Amino acid sequence: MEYDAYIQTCPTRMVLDRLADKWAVLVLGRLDDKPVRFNQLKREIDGISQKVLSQVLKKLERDGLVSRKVFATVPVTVEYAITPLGRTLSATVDALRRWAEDNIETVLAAQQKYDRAAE
Amino acid sequence: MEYDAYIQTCPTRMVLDRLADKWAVLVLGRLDDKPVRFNQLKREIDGISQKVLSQVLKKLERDGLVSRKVFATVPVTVEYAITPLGRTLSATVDALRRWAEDNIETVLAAQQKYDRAAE
DNA sequence: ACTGGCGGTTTCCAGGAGGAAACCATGTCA
DNA sequence: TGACATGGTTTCCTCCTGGAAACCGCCAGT
Repeated sequence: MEYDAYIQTCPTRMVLDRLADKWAVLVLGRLDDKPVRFNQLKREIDGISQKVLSQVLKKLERDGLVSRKVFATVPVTVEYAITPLGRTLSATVDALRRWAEDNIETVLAAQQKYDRAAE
Repeated sequence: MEYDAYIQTCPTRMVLDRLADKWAVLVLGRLDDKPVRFNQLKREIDGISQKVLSQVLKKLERDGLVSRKVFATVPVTVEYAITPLGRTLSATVDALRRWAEDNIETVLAAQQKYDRAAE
């Protein structure tokens, strides 16, 4: 019953490693609004490769954060949706993305100051 | 003024990539309570190597999230502390770690179910 | 007949991440 | 004199990540 991400062997560490991932944050952020199809996700998440997207989705599905639904249309439609468990997380990962967007200018300024001081 | 982490070239993407990192989350979580010295951090964050810890700290310092203070003791003491900017972020990254600790059992159960279904 | 979209998997390959361990200066204690 | 601690840097080496591109079946439109 003692879970602590600061202990190397704790399974929490593995989960944290999966969530603390740029792509996972972006995927969960997109799915939070509504279910999205594979290629739609690929188009919306600029710069992600097909392989990485399918890997991330598979891992998120395995962790129970995302569900996969196949429609027998033609061509086959596959829709990814956030699960109730994933929804308990989405606010947090979204806050991370929003922090980055809100504070990017401050961070860039800090970087420039740091780089100037190093010269 | 249009920052969007979903665009590949947006600087937000780089910041997100830095924050969405297992080690950064753990370091910021430790510094949130109080300033900590280098070797103390190394001891508390089980499994991190000296090299990686110093790299993470340097990047966080460059981004203005962590400050470094050197004391002329013997041997030299170096204390890392969270900055006001870092403090605006710490609640979020801490929430991520806490989510992992709180939901690990649900995630592990989902993984087992997924793996059984795949056989 | 051929192109294109969907939703992938697989292969190849280059580059980076990260662990281990050596090395550094300094000083202190035994 | 030699081991130990502090706070690193640097080198070496290996494993993994992740991008590019080919390939897959299926069908619709031109």
